[in-house]
Amino acid sequence: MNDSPRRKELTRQAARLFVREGFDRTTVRMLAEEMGIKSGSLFHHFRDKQEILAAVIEAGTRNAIAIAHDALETCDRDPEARLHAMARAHLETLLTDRNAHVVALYEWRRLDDEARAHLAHLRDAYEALWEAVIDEALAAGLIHGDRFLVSRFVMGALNWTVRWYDPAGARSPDELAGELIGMLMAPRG
Amino acid sequence: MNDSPRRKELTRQAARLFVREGFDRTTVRMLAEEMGIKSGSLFHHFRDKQEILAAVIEAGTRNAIAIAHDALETCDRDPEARLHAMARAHLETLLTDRNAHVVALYEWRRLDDEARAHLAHLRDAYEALWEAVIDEALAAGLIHGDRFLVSRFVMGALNWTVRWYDPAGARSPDELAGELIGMLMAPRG
DNA sequence: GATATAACCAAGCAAGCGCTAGTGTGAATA
DNA sequence: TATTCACACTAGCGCTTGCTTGGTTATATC
Repeated sequence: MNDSPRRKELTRQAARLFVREGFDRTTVRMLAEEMGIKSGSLFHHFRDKQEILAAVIEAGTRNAIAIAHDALETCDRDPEARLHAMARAHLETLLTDRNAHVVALYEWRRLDDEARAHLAHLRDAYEALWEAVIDEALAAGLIHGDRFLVSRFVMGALNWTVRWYDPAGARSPDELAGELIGMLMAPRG
Repeated sequence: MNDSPRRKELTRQAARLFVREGFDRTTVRMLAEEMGIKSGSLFHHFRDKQEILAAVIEAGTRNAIAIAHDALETCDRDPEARLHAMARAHLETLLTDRNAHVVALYEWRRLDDEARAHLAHLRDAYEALWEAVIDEALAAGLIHGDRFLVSRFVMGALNWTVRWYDPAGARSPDELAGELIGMLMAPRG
């Protein structure tokens, strides 16, 4: 529809509600109240309720890609540093944009076909970053196993962090990233 | 409410619908039609819609615990065999009871407080099996890393398999289990 | 053959749903 | 000054929701 700052803020607030209540249980009246407007006014900013969901997921995925991209550009070239940078970046998006990621994981199926196809491309672009870095680590002998399986395994472990990782807890994203990839690597020395 | 065979069968069918449509989008009329009865009759078997969800998740978790228990009792005593047995058992419940597990993962938040507390105990019992086996493997030096993190990492990777693992595909649960734990272990030889 | 019980049905209520139509308003643009 | 535009409002339509009610039927038990 458009890209106004107002819409961005509304999207952020919608994400919070979608996490708290789930997409289907979140009514347009609840969304409107959270946003401080009446339910009818919502449809000035979004075509329908589905479009709000798509906007939430799109914002989250773009954020993840941007952070991962930055991390890869500023880190060392060796495979371990690149793995570490990707893992840390992933945990950092959970910190800065947790709601959107939870929504993406749990409410993906509620997207209509068109939005799903569009967003699948974005998500694939993010996973491609991971797969490239995993390929390098495999080639360097840093980790071992089947390419496809390592990638699923790592994505699973990382996505699962939304269930238990507390950014305010004992471990920083940087520390946690180190421990996670250390687990996969052959013992040093 | 009760434990009749009829109710068990209805629970199984409800699980399929919950996976296909999601809990909130599945209406009592859809459930009834799938079961070959009228919507009013549903409430003879279940107090309300929430209770159907709880029944689905409870059945799935009990199945997972039973299979894991059997696997541990019939396998060798060494830590690698026990890790392998647990991973294979997990993938086998995905094969025999996939719908219930998908529902447990995606619709957990839709449970009311009472059911959630009850089922959390069951789920903890399952995870405790895993944690014991992981502890043994750590103590034996088979894998390395922080106890808490290894356990979350492994649970994440395994639960994520519902998104991509195709039991009819190229890899049997046994093979896949081997590859997954091989990834975590220090290279042999 | 009377009684109990589990399983089902038809009909519908009260509440809530996504969304639309039509209108008002203050600020920017011509 | 006249027009446009973004943004918000009120009111409510048409439909679906989970669940209840009051009653019927098949099967088993005494």
